Amino acid sequence: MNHQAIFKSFSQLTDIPELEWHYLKSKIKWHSVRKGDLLVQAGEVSDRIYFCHSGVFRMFYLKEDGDEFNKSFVQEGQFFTSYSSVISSIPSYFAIQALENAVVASFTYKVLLQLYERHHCWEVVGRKLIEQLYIKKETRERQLLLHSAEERYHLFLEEFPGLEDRITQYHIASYLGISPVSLSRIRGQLSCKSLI
Amino acid sequence: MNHQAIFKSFSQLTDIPELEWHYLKSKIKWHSVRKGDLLVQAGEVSDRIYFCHSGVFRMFYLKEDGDEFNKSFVQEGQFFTSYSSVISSIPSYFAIQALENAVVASFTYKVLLQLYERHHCWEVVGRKLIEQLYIKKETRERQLLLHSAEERYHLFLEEFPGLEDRITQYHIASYLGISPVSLSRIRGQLSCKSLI
DNA sequence: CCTAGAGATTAACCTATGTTAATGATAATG
DNA sequence: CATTATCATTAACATAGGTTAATCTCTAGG
Repeated sequence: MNHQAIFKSFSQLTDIPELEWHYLKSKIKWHSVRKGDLLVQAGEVSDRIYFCHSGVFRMFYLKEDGDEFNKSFVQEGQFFTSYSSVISSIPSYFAIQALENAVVASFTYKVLLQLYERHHCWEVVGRKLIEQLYIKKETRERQLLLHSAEERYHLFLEEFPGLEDRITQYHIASYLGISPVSLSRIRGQLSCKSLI
Repeated sequence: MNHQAIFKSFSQLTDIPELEWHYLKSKIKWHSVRKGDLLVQAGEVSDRIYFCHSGVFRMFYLKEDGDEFNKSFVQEGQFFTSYSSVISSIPSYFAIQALENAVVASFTYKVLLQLYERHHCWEVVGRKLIEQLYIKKETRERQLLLHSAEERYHLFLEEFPGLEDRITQYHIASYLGISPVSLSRIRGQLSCKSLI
């Protein structure tokens, strides 16, 4: 399997010595995932960090009454994981599901902790990755608090370009925190406006 | 000034050698802040990490139309900062304001970066602090997506015990993402229910 | 003790979004 | 080609929460 995309993502954060990269490479597992498969189930402790090589994933909460809320999407070239489950060994609050057939790479948190002890560069990688996750979360919180459903739809289009054609409106609406019907109304209004 | 509370908070995360702690202590500044004062202004780049010794702070977004949204509160014994502003040197999206007269300690991000280079323990501290912030953000996002205004009010009472008597309903409502009038309605319904 | 001001409550009305259900469009399958 | 399944749209109605404004309560100052 081709490790180059992962190496590129890591080495954008800090310099990784050849020897260190070689070690990590030996610990990476590759998985093929089919559309609909769950990589992480809600309520289950997860211990792996994933890298999306191809495909689209969603991370979603499931309410007791069956309602789902998409918290985020993952596209090619991104790391993803149920971070709080992994670092605290607690059951994941959310599930991760493939919305297309996909290929992912992964390594365990145990390996990451070993890396931290092996070489300083991995501490930098770990810190910067979590910093990026934090900034994403903060952005998301700001969007939910400050913006209307219609504004959030535009922000979604900017943040996940092209994704609106790969996933259904059900999933977009669930990300925006509104019903698919409501999203359809918003889209309807938009296309009217653009006719004027 | 008394550094003990800060030391305790740090050393819960990992062992800090005496020499390292001594160095950090020399870099810490103390500030007295009066009720209403802004520690960080929206649109301004911030470079300090704060520790709340006494008092209550709010972190809030300001919309163009003057609407405010409280994103979080800080009470005694907590670290706080405009993290994305500090690490990326970008203008802070939100402001930090004292809701009571307060005393805080602070050090700069530059000092934190020096610490990272000095000793491995600080990388652990930095990573664990940001991990905690991340988990808080994730919790908040889950609350905003999954719960009704009434449920979020109960979650607020659990998460910030005692705070409901220190701040006005305006600030609580702004945290919940509803109007003060709506919060009053929720509280009204609750006290009716408890009479039955 | 009286008054002014801040905050909380309550009521009346309005709007955005949810829910349900019917209808349309499109693509996959026998 | 006809059929079915899936997704999107639209309409009708219900409800949560927003807005405004009047009223109430409490506290601090004069």
